[in-house]
Amino acid sequence: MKFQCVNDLAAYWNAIAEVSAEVSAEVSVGICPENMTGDLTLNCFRLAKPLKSNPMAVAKDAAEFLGNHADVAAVEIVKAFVNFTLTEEALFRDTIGVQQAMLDQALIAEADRKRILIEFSAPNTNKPLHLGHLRNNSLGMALVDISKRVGHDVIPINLVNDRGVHICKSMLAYQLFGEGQTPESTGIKGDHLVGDFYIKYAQEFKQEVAALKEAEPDLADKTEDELFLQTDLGKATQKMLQDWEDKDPDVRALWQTMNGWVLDGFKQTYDRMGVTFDKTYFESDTYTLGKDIIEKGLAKGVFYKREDGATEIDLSAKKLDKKVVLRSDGTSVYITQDIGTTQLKADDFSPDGMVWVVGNEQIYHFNVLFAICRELGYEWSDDLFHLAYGMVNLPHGRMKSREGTVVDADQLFDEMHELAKAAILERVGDDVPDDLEHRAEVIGLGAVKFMLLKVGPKTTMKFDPEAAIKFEGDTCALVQYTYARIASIKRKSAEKDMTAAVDWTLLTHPKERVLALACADYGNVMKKAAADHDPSGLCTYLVELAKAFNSFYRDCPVMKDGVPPALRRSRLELIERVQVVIGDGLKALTIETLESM
RNA sequence: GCGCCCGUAGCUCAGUUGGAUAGAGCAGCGGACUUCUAAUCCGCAGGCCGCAGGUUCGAAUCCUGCCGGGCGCGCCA
Repeated sequence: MKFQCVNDLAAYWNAIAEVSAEVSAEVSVGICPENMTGDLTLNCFRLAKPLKSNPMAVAKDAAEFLGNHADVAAVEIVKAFVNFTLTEEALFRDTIGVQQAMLDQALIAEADRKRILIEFSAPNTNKPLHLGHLRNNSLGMALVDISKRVGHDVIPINLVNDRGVHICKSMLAYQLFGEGQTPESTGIKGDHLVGDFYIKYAQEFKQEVAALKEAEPDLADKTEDELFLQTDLGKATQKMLQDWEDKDPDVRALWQTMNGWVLDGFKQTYDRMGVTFDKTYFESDTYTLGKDIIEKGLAKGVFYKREDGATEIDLSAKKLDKKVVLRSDGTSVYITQDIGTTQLKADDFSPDGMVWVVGNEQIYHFNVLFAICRELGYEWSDDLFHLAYGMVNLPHGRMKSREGTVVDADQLFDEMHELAKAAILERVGDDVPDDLEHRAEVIGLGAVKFMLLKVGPKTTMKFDPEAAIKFEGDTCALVQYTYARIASIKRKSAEKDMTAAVDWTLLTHPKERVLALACADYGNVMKKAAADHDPSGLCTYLVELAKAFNSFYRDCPVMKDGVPPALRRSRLELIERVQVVIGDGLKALTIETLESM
């Protein structure tokens, strides 16, 4: 928010010699709370220290200055808050007067713009995407677009987990029970087909473990993991993994085929959500990376060899304990790979910073990774960020694949699409729109994304399907609906004489002021979302802006008959700003808008 | 046992670089569609902000302790 009178106040203070530091009055200015009189409020408690004065004296000083300012219509001091009302002219000029200036408030200073690599999604190629992945993807994409919006150069990347025991499990089940099925022969989407065999594997394995425990009662207390290599299935899986690493042609061929199916399936889901990456890495290409870095670090003394031959780092000084980075047989562990891929990404893109969108169960892992990068002395090691998001639970608790309570991504999208379609049809009567399917898709998809984004990323959230199907309340539909409502008014303006000039002094209704002030706050909200790696504030903001508009809509006619031409023209200008902000905000959340709903 | 996260209205969640009388949606109750789209709006009701101390002009927010919940603490990924 840039208000002339506030700038002048800051300049006035900065001209006084006694101030301890540059006073940015801007940071202490906010929109006045609803129950107080005024447009803006200045918190003088905060300003007291830099001005080397006491809050009340600052408030008095500020009130006097603002009271004499041409832009200010009224001033009131409450405690050490200075609440002031702007003239119509100044208020609308400084908030929404110039559309581009309003939107540019979201840009950060050139000097602060960076090249940021954002890694998200990172799926396993053994089963289809579920609700948890959707939170990841929605957050990742929103973060990418929000970061771009404020001016960063952003590179979205994916790291596909396409090798390992879990991949071999679905491959083995396919080998045993697949009977040559393909996505084409069954009509089943590739990732789902492979996922079905992963489930099949789990069922077979469970049976085998049960049989084993039956035969040998002293194994009763053992876990499935512990018994893995005692089962035929487990042994076969282990062998397949070994064959894969030895590049056995048959195993590799099957792996290629099945991974291809899964990746085709993922692509469809990604396309539908609007997920794109500048670069996709495959773990099968990168999993051997990192060992040379460890060797070098060993020479530098960052790591040390234990008596048993394993290579380790001691991070206990950083409360992260000790961590093995190479096994005693010299092979890599998970963290080794991640060190290697991090280096690879840095080499490929030379970013200033990197972000990982990964669940909060890996907080420790990333703390260790970042600490190691720091120890190794990488110049980019100060700007690494793990966006650790919380789990998505269902009303009855956690999603559990073995209990079949996993919410499938594709299925959820289909359901939301159908529900949105039904909601549209219910409203339009016989007048079915040509773009019905498109509308249903935009509304359904937006609802899912918005629901996942409006909660703070760290929050372990509950996803209630019952609430999701209602396009009411604090939802994406409200925001999209508001956008469409404004579009409707704009269409109506075609029938009217709109030649009158915009005159802000005609906008005297309190709800018009609220709207303009809300628009002025947009830039701050966007910048905060980017800085905090948190889109939820933007969601909340858009809902509030939409509500402010709908409240205005009830009280202030725009294109209705009887509205004077100049007022009509000025109000149109105002609501166009609101629409632009909503559209821009939703776009940063990777959500589309509709001209009609 | 150690580490991290969380505890706010019946439910789901905002609000936490300390600021004014703690907010929204859902659910409940009552209103508003011959008038720019009622996916909306207006109103009512609903709170020892887990508990107890502390820091200060001021604490949901910061500190300490406790209680309750979640997640981590592999030569798995």
